[in-house]
Amino acid sequence: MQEDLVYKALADPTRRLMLDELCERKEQTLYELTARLIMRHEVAISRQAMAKHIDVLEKAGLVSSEKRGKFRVIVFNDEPIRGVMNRWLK
Amino acid sequence: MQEDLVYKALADPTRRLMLDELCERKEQTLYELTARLIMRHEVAISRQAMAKHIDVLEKAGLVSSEKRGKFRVIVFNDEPIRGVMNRWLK
DNA sequence: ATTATACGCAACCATGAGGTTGCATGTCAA
DNA sequence: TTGACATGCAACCTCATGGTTGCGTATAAT
Repeated sequence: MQEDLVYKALADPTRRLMLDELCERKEQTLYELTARLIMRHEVAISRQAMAKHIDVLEKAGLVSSEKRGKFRVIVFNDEPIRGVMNRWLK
Repeated sequence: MQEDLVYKALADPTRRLMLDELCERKEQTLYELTARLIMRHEVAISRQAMAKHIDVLEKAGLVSSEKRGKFRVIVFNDEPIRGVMNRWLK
């Protein structure tokens, strides 16, 4: 796991909202997730921007994605967060 | 506490090293801290750049600083990290 | 008193990150 | 098969960030 990628992925507020949504509903389509962010969190964002965020999250290991037919299904993974957050706590 | 500032502060590798050092030795001068990063972590960085990082950490509440004579003493504070890291863990 | 030290401040620079636009591709439904 | 739909890809733009340089200031040491 690349620690740096995890911290950088968490640095963006939109990506944190995406993780919130995925944490609540483990599997979601890129399209679903985009719709939910716009509707429930009043975020103004395009699908393409969302796709980029997914890429960042995926490279950090915070998310895995799989192609099912014409959909890209995204799954949340909290493991990297567990590994990273106790660094300065005793 | 501004959550966003905490995540953003943790996104930089140099700042994370600074926290490592401060975690190990609670009180340090800007000068000491700079020297330690250069010596022990082989980081090439100027004092001014370090001062900027301290500002970022301080605004995030991860560090507090105090002027003692001609020194600026920096103190680590892990409280914001505790408050922020359990967001996606159940 | 004078010099060295530790630091603050401000301007400047280069790079990367988040975002948009436009178009191509693959899949599903009618 | 044809059209709608969900997504991929690439170029481009803007702005924040990390960094440097140069200079000024207050404290400490000789």
